[in-house]
Amino acid sequence: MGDLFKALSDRTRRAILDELTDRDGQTLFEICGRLISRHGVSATRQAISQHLDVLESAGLVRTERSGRYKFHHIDTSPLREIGERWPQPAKEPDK
Amino acid sequence: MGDLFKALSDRTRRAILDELTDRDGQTLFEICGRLISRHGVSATRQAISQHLDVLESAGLVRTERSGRYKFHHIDTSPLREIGERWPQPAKEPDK
DNA sequence: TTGACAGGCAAGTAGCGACTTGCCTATGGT
DNA sequence: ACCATAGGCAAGTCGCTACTTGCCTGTCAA
Repeated sequence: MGDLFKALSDRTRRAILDELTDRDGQTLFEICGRLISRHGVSATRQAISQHLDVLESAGLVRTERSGRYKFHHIDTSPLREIGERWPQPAKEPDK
Repeated sequence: MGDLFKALSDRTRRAILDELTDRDGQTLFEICGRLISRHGVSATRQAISQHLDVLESAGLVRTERSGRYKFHHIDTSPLREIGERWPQPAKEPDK
């Protein structure tokens, strides 16, 4: 089981999460293409694949295999831990 | 201006935030002592000082100088960005 | 069956980041 | 004035991590 915060500490991995937020359930090759064309991220397939492994072991991405395709789904629930660990002081209504 | 996620990616820095959550407004030396005795973190003063710089440049810590003391205050407001960037699907009541 | 496509594995490289080491500045007490 | 205390600066070391490179496995269509 990997480290949630380590997973979030990389620009490219955050771009992957952005991309999956925009369109969930993409394959590795789709993610590669859209990262380049829409996020200005240049990276090889292998690099992205490794990033996806990190995200998956942090619980931020779940995968689902179907034939020769592997679909990637974002799971934001681990992020809840962050807000719980360092609580926000209740936002004061402007007076 | 530093990187919020990079700042959170280190165990020791997260322990510092925990410590400031527990008792806000500590000096560098106080933080050093309490990290060792209460969080099992062994680190030199210089290491902690550098961590505090990272946290400050990420906006997670504000400092206030008074004489030869420098007090450190936690500021959790940058964390809000995280929840906004990757929104939680509204928690479904179990059906 | 053959080839194209989707993905996986593993070793090597290079740069960044955490930490150390040694010395310096500044404030306050006596 | 002197010294102890609180903190700062900067160069150097070392390990981790992102990325590359090269090759391999598995699926599907013709």
